[in-house]
Amino acid sequence: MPEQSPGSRPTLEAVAARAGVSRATASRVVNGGAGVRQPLADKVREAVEELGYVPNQAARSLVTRQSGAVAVIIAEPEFRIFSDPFFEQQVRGISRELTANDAQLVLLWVEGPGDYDRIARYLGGGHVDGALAFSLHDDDGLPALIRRAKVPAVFGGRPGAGAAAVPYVDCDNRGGARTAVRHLVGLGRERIAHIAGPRDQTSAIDRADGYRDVLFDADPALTAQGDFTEDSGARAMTELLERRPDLDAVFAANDLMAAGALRVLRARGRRVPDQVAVVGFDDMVTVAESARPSLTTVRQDIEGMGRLMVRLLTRVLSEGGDGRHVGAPASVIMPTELVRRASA
Amino acid sequence: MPEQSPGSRPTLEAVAARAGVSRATASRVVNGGAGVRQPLADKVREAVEELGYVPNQAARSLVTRQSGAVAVIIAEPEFRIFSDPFFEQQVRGISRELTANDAQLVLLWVEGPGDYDRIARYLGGGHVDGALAFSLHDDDGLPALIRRAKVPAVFGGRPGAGAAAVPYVDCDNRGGARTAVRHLVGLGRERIAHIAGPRDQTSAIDRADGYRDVLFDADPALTAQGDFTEDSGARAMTELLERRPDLDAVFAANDLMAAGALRVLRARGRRVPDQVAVVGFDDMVTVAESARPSLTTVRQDIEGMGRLMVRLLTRVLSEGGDGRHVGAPASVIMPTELVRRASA
DNA sequence: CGCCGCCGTGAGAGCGCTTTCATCCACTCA
DNA sequence: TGAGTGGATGAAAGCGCTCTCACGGCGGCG
Repeated sequence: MPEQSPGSRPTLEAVAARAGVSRATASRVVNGGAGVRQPLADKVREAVEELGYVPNQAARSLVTRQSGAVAVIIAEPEFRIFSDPFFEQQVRGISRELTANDAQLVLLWVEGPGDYDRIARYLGGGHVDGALAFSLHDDDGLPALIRRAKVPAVFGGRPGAGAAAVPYVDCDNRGGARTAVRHLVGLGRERIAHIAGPRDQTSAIDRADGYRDVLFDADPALTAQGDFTEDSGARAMTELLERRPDLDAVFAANDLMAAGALRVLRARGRRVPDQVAVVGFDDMVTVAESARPSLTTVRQDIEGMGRLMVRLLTRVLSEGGDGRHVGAPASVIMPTELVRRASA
Repeated sequence: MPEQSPGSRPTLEAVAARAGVSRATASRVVNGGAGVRQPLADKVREAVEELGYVPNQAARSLVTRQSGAVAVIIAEPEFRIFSDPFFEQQVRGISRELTANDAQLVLLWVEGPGDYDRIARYLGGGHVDGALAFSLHDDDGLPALIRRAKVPAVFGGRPGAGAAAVPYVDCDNRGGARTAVRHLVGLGRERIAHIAGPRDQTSAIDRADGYRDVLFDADPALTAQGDFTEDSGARAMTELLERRPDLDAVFAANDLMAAGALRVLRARGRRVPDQVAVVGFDDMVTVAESARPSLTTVRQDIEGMGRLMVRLLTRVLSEGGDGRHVGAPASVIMPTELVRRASA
């Protein structure tokens, strides 16, 4: 069935020969066909079809100096980053958009600072055209690493203040938090508590800022610290009830902590939302919908953020050439949306 | 700081010139240095160091016809495959082993049968040296797809019976199940129930087979069907208690279902393990350790399975040349281990 | 002492592609 | 009618690397 000896795929040369044109023309057609007359172009396309020609990416990369691949860098200070449903959606968005652009996704798993060298070398080696990275912690060395490697990159989530200025895509954590708190205010709540996320994650910081934007004079005792886990949410809730038994609403920095809070409120016999209204953040469907009562929360388009990361990177790539033009890279903040369910 | 004009990385030519040798010799050193005399080799290595030389993979691929990359194919019939902690560990193992082999991980996300064409073309295009895939369902088209693309591949998990014969890595589901059940027998239990997983997943089938290996004459009423979710485990447990209120042990096909069963047993006032002993499968730490009582279960080395997939693929690649030699590919079954905790 | 063989090295071909540059043709305009 | 124009095409030069092959020098053996 193969026209060639087994193992050897047809080359552009073969296509050109079959179509009766030069390699140059065949190449032009394969790459869009600009400047080739219709009948010739058709002949070439036909030959491509018949031979089942697929361009050799290596040869192409060699001359264009573009790999057609993008690295997705996963730093994993914590254990369970990868299996975060969040992350999954984001990577899916990235994957889809990359596919739409005929680019490949190379997964780079950073196993800690000791691994930075390897990653830097790889990135610097021109194996990928750009990188997409996720920065979760303030002290993450990733932004610096990527800057050093001089690879065009886009971050998912706003890197910490200490980090180098890099373009990123994030959702409007602060604005979303404001919406959530305003919603509670609109419900007539007057003693609105906040369960904050880890102090070293920008998303948590921004959400807390949003809370304070609306309730700038809130009693500090109305804020408790959590770490984005359900248990920490429960602990924080317990603490809050002790400090301010009169609270009538809680805005938790994520759904998991909101679920923990809900558990404690139920155990203490506080009716939700009658006595205490609860709002979460993220709209993690599995958590928010199965919570009792179902959770009012702030939704973000996570897959969309992934796609946007790719688009932004694509733009940086086409603009800056090979990373030489380091103009002010525009970051993108995506809007959020309040999803009303039963808890508030 | 760069010795070249910005953007142009040093070539092997430059290294050779600096070391005062020919390109051929430089190449030999870079690729292991066999057949080059010590002093010369040292000079070359020095030049590499000084210039910060990194081989151009595209050029190398062009001549060696090897990409140095391996595709990891994720078919996602269900929604949440990727965020399965299981999967995460396996991919981590793969990533680590690939890194150790200086190979890259290209992530291919299959968006359903409509996407098969694209994947087949990609795989057939010689962009990767081999593929690692995960087959979860009996009717999965992936094995056939990969066979058609003629790419050396290794599967994670035994593909269904309908699938083409492909090498795979799996844990000893059947043997692990036997161990679990024998453990219950050893505890003196006489009416041991089984909560089975989905009928179309080979792992679930094998575990059920293991149960029957030991208890070949068990009452069919002692087996209930679940789907690997916690809720299904709870439902199955309820059913079992209705059918055989006298049961004194349960072997669930995974930890999640065991947790569901535990919940129901507690609600019904059955003491675990006194009245009913429970054993799970997988040793998903977050589930098994936080269950009340903590879960006795069967552990598998998931990361190890990932690494093994890579090793197996590497072997296939080095043996079979470019997939021409399609000898009987040996699959690997990894041992399991019973982890005793409180529930049995 | 001379020949053979082997090891270490360098010259150079060529992997498959893109892209410049020259060429050629069909027109248009003076 | 002939020079000028511009677009379509082909020839060929590499991109950076590996690897074959030829070559030269050296040691061992007859």
